Amino acid sequence: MESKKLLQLAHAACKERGARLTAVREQVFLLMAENEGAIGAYDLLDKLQKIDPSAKPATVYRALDFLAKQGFVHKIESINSFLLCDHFSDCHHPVQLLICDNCGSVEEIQSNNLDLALRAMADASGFTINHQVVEAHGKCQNC
Amino acid sequence: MESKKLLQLAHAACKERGARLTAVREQVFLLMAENEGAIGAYDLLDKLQKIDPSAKPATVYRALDFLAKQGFVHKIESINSFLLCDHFSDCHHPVQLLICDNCGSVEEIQSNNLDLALRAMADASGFTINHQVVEAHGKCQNC
DNA sequence: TATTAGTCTTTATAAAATATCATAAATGAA
DNA sequence: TTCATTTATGATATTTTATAAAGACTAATA
Ligand SMILES: [Zn+2]
Ligand SMILES: [Zn+2]
Ligand SMILES: [Zn+2]
Ligand SMILES: [Zn+2]
Repeated sequence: MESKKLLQLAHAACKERGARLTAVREQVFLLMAENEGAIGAYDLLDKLQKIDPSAKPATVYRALDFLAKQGFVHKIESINSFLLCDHFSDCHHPVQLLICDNCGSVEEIQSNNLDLALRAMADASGFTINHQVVEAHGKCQNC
Repeated sequence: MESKKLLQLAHAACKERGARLTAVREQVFLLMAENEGAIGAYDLLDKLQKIDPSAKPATVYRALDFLAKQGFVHKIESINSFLLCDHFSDCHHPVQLLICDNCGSVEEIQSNNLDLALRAMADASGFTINHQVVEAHGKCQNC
């Protein structure tokens, strides 16, 4: 199972960083890993409640917060959902997404030029970037 | 008054396009134009209700939808707020924003390189972009 | 073991956005 | 003008998304 391998990687990364990948967080990580593509917090909660019926919105949001801080998960601002990172070994990379409005698929891309162009513009305005949201909407190859 | 001039431009643009800038829409446009920086839908509703106490959330959201479609207003996905466009004569330009997390100021920038880099990456994946969300968070020059 | 920082549970609420359906206004064709 | 069609609004309710607050618990460490 792919998701088990990912979980191992996550455990290793957390150990290295002294971060605590607790049972709830692990469970949410697995659900994210098993899920194809992006998922909303409340849909994720539904899945979690099948395993732990006492789970509440805060349970999921806290776990997602943690996973996002570790760089395992990205929040997609424009569709209020969450996505397992394609390459979370490199934990704080700039996030650039292609979101198909037809089929809902999300592809994570990596363009240095894009990052550089954005930083160049920011510099020109004396602006220091901490975090960037780059989400392109449109139609994917399959659609 | 700057906002009155902007309103005239908006009226002209709508006339040209056969779009109906109705009383509510005009009022919301003016409130946006008079407002410094970005504003949330419900804060805008508060302002609107001082003029028209019967205004409801849907009133504001519908007006904002219209204004956004005309390119007069941009939605900022990462902070759930709205901003009058800096240069709405060019109505469907790519939107690129620098958002200060300290003082809340938002600067609209225009980088062709950024747009090109994003399109290049999308092309490489066979993806066709309809709409792009580019929002950089960090610290502005003043902060 | 005692301290401490972090995490979890629960309950409640806030914030953001949309659905629905009835009514009204504008537009365009006859 | 009149009628039909489209478009916009008003009003009510609800859905969806996200956070606050307070106390109990847990793991790490010293
Ligand atoms: Zn990633
Ligand atoms: Zn698609
Ligand atoms: Zn603009
Ligand atoms: Zn600032």
